[in-house]
Amino acid sequence: MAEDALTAAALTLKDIARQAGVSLATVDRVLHNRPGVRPDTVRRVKETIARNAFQPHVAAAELARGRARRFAFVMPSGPNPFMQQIEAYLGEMSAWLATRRLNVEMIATDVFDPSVLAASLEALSEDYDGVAVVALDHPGVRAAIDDLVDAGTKVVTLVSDVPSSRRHHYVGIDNIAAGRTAGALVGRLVGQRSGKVAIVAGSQGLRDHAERIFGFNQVMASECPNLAVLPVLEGRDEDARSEQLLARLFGRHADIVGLYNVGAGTQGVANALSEAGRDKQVVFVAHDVTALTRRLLLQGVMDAAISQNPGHEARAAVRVLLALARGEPILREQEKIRIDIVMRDNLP
Amino acid sequence: MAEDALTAAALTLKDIARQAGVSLATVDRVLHNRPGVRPDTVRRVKETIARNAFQPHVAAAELARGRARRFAFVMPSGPNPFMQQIEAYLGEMSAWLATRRLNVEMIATDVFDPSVLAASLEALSEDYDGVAVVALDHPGVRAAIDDLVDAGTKVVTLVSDVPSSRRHHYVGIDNIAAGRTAGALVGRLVGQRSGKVAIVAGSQGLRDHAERIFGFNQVMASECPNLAVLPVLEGRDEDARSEQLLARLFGRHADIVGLYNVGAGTQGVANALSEAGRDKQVVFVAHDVTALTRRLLLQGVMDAAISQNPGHEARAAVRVLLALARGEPILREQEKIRIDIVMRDNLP
DNA sequence: CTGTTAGCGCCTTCAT
DNA sequence: ATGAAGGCGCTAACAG
Repeated sequence: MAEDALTAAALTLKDIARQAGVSLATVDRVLHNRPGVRPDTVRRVKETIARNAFQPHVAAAELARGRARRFAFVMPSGPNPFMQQIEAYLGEMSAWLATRRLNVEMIATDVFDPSVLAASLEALSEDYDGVAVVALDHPGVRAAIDDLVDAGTKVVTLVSDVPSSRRHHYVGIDNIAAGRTAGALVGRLVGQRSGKVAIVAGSQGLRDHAERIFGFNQVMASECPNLAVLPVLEGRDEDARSEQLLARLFGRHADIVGLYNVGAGTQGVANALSEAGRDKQVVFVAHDVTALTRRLLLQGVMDAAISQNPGHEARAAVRVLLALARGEPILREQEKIRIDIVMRDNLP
Repeated sequence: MAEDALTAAALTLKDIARQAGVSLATVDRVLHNRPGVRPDTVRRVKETIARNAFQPHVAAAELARGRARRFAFVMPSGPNPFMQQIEAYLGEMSAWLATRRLNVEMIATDVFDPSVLAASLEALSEDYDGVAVVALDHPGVRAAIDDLVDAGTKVVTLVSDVPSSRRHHYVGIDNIAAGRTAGALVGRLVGQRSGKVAIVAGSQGLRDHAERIFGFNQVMASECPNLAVLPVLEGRDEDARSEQLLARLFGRHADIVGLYNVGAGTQGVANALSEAGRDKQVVFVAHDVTALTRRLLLQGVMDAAISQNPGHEARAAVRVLLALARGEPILREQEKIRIDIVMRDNLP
């Protein structure tokens, strides 16, 4: 029955101050890399901090600050169910946020119009300690993000990244791997049969959609010689349009055995499938677990959903912003968003 | 550009006290259901608290307590890689724990011997604010857990539950659903082919193994008429024994198309599969993502792993114990452990 | 450059 | 049954 404490005793700032032969305030300055301390004093203090593996008490720090922290979430204004889920989960955190004196505000904007999005971001600069943004990857947006960062605001991209910006963190999945996963599932579930595979996307101009398609095609090319991928249909994430395009495709190809819906518009895709009377023979994989995809999985119309946990994304974004604001380390493993494969029996 | 604050202004205990016409101390007593307050005073104070949706500041509370909290993790003493992963993730949290003045201690014990486990638990009673335990479902263990609960200690079962006890929370997966998921995967990946399916378990006496087998068989019976399930092999979670048993089975049945390893001993199972020269034809599903299963997935020997995220389980256990100790609500959605399907392309 | 001091909001004795 | 008062460990003015 071995015992093993994972944490050490609890020193305080005052202990460090005494040990280093300086005042409380000086230790505080060093701890936060504030100016106005002689270099060798800095060194001496840092040394005592390190030697004692001193960890300031977050609760005390938080209390002493007084001022509450403000975070903004900049989200798409449209009726996107996935985004609504994220907002709902943020809402569920309200008690948690309140007891920590954290303020989270939602700012709806047209994230698909780069200039509008950039303007929304620029407008935030002074008012927030941190910003989470579902971002379009565009030079104007990148510049706006970098301006925020320069102003000292912590910035996290959410769901959709702008890798070329200087954002502090990205909370979302690797979309190429997600596409690969979708491809592997379609390939494995189709099995020995040969035939054609259809892809419906919102637009190939969207970074995440393009990446998913790329990953999907990688797997098709390298591992599914029995499958021929048809040209991508662009349904603009709209049900009606996706349904039309797909219905026409079904009319032209009798041997479609696999179907991958990259973005939204899943209802339309499912309609086309049912109306063609092929919902049982075609392997159908789409993204995200919503009320709709849950139903389709249970009905056996959809075979698998590739999903990113919206609750996790909401909470991870808040926690990362908070850690950044406090200067705490980020638990990367905890905040990483996984690619979930959801089938009927492991529906969350 | 609509704005919508998710949190309200920040009142303090003092504000409530003034509004209710009592002193700070009385509000504090009511807030924590402490005795020594007249019933109608209680009512009046509770009302003011509710009316203002007052939320005490956790940081202030934590600071004022002074005393650090102590949690114990009672884990199996053997060299189980999955448990070692949980311990490793707890280790990674040490900085996070330290800044919150939380103490987590590991206590290794023989969790498979009910009397030893019960004794270990009883020994903890006075010393800890919370206990997380990988528990065997046995009357003696149940009693020990209930004793802890009666003593005011918060108790969380981890990975393996004791549903009949009064533990405050279970952090782990639904093993029946996990078995169903495994079954569905084997069924879907085998496809049209017909043949036999082998199951290797540690022991059918272990609750989690029995539940997984039950779920697996459910799916086989109802949805895979083309597959015949062979009697369960009991490998005691040991590589050598599992390999032997399985090798013999392969000798007797030439038409095995599916294989489900319910517990540990995956190395042995994989060996038997390779040596029989069937690793490419047999659909092989096992549990957990370890160095080994990762390799087997990449090699194409394993087709899917059913997994529970050990890092998430470690952190969820700590967070739940902390929330219980503080009397905060638990974010059920956050702490729920999902059944992950991991294939080559979504390896974490 | 460095030190002193007054809180932050809550919990906890100790009085009343 | 209730109230008053002194911290908890850190931050942020303000002095020196």
